[in-house]
Amino acid sequence: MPQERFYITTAIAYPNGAPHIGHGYELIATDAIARFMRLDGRDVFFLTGSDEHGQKMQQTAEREGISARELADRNTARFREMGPALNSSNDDYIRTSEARHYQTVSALWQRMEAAGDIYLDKYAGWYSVRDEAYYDESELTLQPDGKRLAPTGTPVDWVEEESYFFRLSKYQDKLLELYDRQPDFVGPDARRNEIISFVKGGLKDLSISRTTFDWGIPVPGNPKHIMYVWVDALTNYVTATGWPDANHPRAAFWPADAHIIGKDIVRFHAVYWPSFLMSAGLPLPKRVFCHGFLFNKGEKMSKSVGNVIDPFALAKAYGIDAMRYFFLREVPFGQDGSYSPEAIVQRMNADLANDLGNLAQRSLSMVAKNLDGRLPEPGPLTEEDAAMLELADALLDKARTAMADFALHQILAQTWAVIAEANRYFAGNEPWALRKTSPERFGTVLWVTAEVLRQVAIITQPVMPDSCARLLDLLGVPADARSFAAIGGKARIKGGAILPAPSGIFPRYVEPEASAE
RNA sequence: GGCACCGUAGCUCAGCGGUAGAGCAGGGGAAUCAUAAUCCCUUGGUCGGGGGUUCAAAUCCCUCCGGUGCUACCA
Repeated sequence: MPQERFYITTAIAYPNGAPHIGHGYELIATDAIARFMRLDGRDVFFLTGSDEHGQKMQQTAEREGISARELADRNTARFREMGPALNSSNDDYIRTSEARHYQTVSALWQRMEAAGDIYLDKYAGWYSVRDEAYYDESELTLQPDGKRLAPTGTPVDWVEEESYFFRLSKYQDKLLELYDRQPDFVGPDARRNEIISFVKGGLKDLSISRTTFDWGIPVPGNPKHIMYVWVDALTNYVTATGWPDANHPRAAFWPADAHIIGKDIVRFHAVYWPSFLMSAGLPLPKRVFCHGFLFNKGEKMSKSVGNVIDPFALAKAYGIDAMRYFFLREVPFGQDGSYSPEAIVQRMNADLANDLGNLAQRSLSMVAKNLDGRLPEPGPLTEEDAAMLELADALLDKARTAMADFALHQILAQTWAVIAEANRYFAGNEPWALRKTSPERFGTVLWVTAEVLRQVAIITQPVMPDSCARLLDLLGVPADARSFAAIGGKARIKGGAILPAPSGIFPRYVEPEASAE
């Protein structure tokens, strides 16, 4: 049976500055989904990258006295580094400034043009360079000095230029049909409803080229124009599969299974993108799923307030896995979330160090100290043992169900419910007493605990790859027995194996100041 | 202005017609294998206000207040 393919993407970042925690969060979440699917047997292609063209990049570069490409190279390097810094397993990193992208975008444009969906006209209006957007007169506020400001507070200029347009209006009904036929095309539901009501409100044709700057992909046949942001940026998802080269090694990955994006760009992904693809005669991605925004102690992060969180610093301060766990456990995926140092320490200590780490440590050190490191073979299982194992076995199906909605937080909540039960099981059986009174029960309780830990560690790998790998090492689980095929009750941890000496995996976090002296 | 969504224990949230729930935080106890980690018990809410439907409403309807999102408009 051929392996089922799974293609997932993050949005590509605009590298007009340094990456912030929002970029990191999107990458972590998408990575966890990608890893989950790999462990569940899919042939996964996970893509992230950067969107490097546009007037803003060009202007920033001019201000700094470098070329746009130099600026893109410099800033993209920083975004790229975020991958290893957060332990992202992306299979490719695409840059819209790459030659492969020029080829794909040009081909897509020509297809849309051949379909009769692109025409040349004139665009006139108030334009904000900083927002890269036109605004209606009515949206602007007039300043005392006669200048006009966009709703975002950025200055606008009156611009008239020749522009190519895409016949978005033509796709209104087809889009509504799509949302209807494929209810999970846009998620979560709140976003879907917004999109439907937006499309029902009527669609205007879309300006898709510019002549006022040249840092971008030229329009085929009319290089005076360069393509405007969305045709260029969105197409990256197709570029990475090599289209239009049908023989490209990744050709079979299109259409993508999921685009994971921020809620601010849902319209472009759920309205424009499927329209472009329908026009070009390409299959549509299966799902577009929006995550929420992260707030710093409930406050919006912004450069001017100075409360922007640096993902690199966070990973360094708390550890990559703890940081990944925190965001994926604390924030219901799809909703906004809040970050605070107190909250992350609370999660680290309560969930990781106390609940999971301590359970592993107390059980494995019993094996080490009393059994010469040999994991016991279980004796006959009591009802209680069986019930404990059943809870762990049920985890995989629950996780798959939750993953159907990308409900990463639920997977973790369910997993930690099993860990809580395992702590009750362990405390209730008092293996430290059984050690003297009933060696066989002692061994069985330790074996059951180890088996639960094994399943928990396997299923938590997508969120905390390194820590779980270390836990599986301590449990003596071979590297080729760590996929989801090995859990859910189909296999058990092997008794009799000699385990390595246990060591703490999830350290308790103590504030550096407090431990300084 | 229109259309959604939300307002439940100190905090984060679940429940969405049938005697108020979870996790964390707070309080008390047990245990001592373990990262002072665990386990048990427990304090705590007139479910935003008011009105209605119903034998019965956190749950349905109306209205008001507060918050959020999307969208439109400024004559």
